[in-house]
Amino acid sequence: MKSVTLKDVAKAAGVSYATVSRALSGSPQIGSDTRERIIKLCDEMGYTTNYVARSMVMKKTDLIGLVVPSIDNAFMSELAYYAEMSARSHGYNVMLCNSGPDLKQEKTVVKLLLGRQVDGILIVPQSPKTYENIRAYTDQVPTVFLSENLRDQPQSYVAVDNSRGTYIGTKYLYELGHRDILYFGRRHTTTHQLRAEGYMKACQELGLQQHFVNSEFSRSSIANGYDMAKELFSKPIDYSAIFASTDSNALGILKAADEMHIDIPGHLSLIGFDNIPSTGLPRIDLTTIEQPKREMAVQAVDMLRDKIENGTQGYVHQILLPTLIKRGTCRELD
Amino acid sequence: MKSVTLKDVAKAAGVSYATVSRALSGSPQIGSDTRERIIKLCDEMGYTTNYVARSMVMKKTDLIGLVVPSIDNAFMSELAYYAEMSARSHGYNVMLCNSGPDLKQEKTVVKLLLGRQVDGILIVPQSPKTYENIRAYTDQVPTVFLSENLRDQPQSYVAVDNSRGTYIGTKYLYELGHRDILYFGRRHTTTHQLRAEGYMKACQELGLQQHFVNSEFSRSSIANGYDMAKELFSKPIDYSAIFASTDSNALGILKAADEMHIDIPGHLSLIGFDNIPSTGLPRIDLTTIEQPKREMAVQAVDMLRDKIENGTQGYVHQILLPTLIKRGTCRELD
DNA sequence: CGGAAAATCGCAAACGTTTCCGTTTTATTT
DNA sequence: AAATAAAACGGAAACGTTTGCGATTTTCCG
Repeated sequence: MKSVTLKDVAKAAGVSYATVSRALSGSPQIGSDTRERIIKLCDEMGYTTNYVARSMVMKKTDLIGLVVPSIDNAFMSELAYYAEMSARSHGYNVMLCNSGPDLKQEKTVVKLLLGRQVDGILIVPQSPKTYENIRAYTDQVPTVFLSENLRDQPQSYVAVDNSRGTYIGTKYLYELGHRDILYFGRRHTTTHQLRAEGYMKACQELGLQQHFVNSEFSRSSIANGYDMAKELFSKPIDYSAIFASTDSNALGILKAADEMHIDIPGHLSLIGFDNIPSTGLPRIDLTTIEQPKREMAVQAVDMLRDKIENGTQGYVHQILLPTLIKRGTCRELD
Repeated sequence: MKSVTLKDVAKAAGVSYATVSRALSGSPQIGSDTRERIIKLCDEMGYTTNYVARSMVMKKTDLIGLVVPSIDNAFMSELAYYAEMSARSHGYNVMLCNSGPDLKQEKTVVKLLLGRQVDGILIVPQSPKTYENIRAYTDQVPTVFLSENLRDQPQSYVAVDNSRGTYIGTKYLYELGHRDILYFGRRHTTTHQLRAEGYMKACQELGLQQHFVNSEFSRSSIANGYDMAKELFSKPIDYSAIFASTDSNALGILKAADEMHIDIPGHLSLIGFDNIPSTGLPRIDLTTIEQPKREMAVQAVDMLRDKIENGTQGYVHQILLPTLIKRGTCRELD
């Protein structure tokens, strides 16, 4: 369990450990012959530089903290995958923290990450309150928010153009012949507010009447969508399509519809938002709006690296374009 | 960006920084009055202990490395979720690394983790070769393998009783009246070898003939199962049920069956393995064998903590029990 | 061949903690 | 009240690295 240090290889090589350090770091002020000899020796002795000692003097850990409500979520785990890959390719390692459902834990992990001296923090907020919640720390360490719109907040973030997503989705339904489209979702976050707005804008342009179903539930899950849809379908159906604000909700709707023998897409078209992996499954085949997760993650770490390495102040709002994924739950009306 | 150190609050409190350190760590050799005064002061000044400096002297980072082939995978992200939560509740943070598809990268990240001085490593292997691949490092740092059986290898791991999983699944199909059950899957890892064995054992006990479909594909994905099933269904079907060695494969089979108008469960029953979240989705509703992911993750970090904190040598193989999840893809034969 | 510039390399400080050990102060006992 | 024990605190080393600066050696040119 005892690892070999610089001092050890210095002794073995008969030089000072400063020389070894310089040889490894490629300093020009070292003879190329001794350098090769030292490098070979390091390899033989199995030396790996101690990053915590290194971080201590460099005042830089090459560590970024990744905070997600729960990695156990298809959308976030995909973001995390690309974020970690991209970060590592640039020499950073990521510390993963689940912030869970409550703000207290979110604050706790951010504090923890600060103690760990991370160079930056990438956070997908668990609620719109996150911004206030961790405000005290965001000026102590470079931070970028991921996937959630902050609108006018003085914080850097990358997110998709949510408004545009629902806009193009609504337009698509219109082109399919739908004239009565129900918007199914909440507006508890800026993101969801924007999604609702995109739908409203499209309706206005196209001269469509707007139908809404809101919910007071605190989580947008399958179970949630199911419960809401059950109630919804017990009343007369005066619309031919549903725009669900999240894929999870759409999946819940699908379940309720199946149980109540409402044929999707036969009698009712359905479109979701997010393009989570499940939507592409056989028998599901849900038409939806894709968030470019890979691009989002990569841009976010690029943004963070810029803050870290160039000390870039200020903030930037990076808005990416969503795309329509046509699948099997939307039918052309005749 | 400049954080406050021990020295700073020591100066402000008019004591030595040794005293501050002791006050924070709850050392008994400090006056309760000065302790309170110092703690209050730390709070006011916003002091947080620098973990990298602390790690340096303590020779312990309270960090565990989590290596997964790709966090972008429902099964692994669920494991990761519970592992991180459990680890943090015991004072550890986790560094996440995707090892990707190739062994070289897996070795690279493990080496990296060692440089980071992690106290232990939790790894879900990407292939049976992983053991050999990182053997050089596993005696330098406590390591436990997760989710993959290593059989007789001198390494600690926690995994499900894969053999038992297929055994009970096969028995269940038998009780439903099925007499010709096709086993669909590979045996490229010990885990999958064991799954095949469980099926074989059940068949022997029940006096059933064994049917196999193997594959030479290197990844067990939906697409893979789909391709294999397409070919399979083009030939005469002389079995009434399929046991897919993974849920992913089962999903691929489902897709192929739908396309070729083979009714599941009407004409063919299907059972999977893993109980990944997608299987519980509406319209999918796949009968499967559950791996207790939460328990696996928690046990794995407990095991790792034991090695770290008590210096436990040797190795332990922790085998957990799988359970049958009855859903809608298996029909009782009349 | 002498001397100066260039090329190598070593010394030691610094990073922010924890903890051993010694010193000072306070409390207790005789 | 003096001696002794206990309690409270400070000094300083140590963890393993990077790097500025000085010291030493080599090289090179006139």
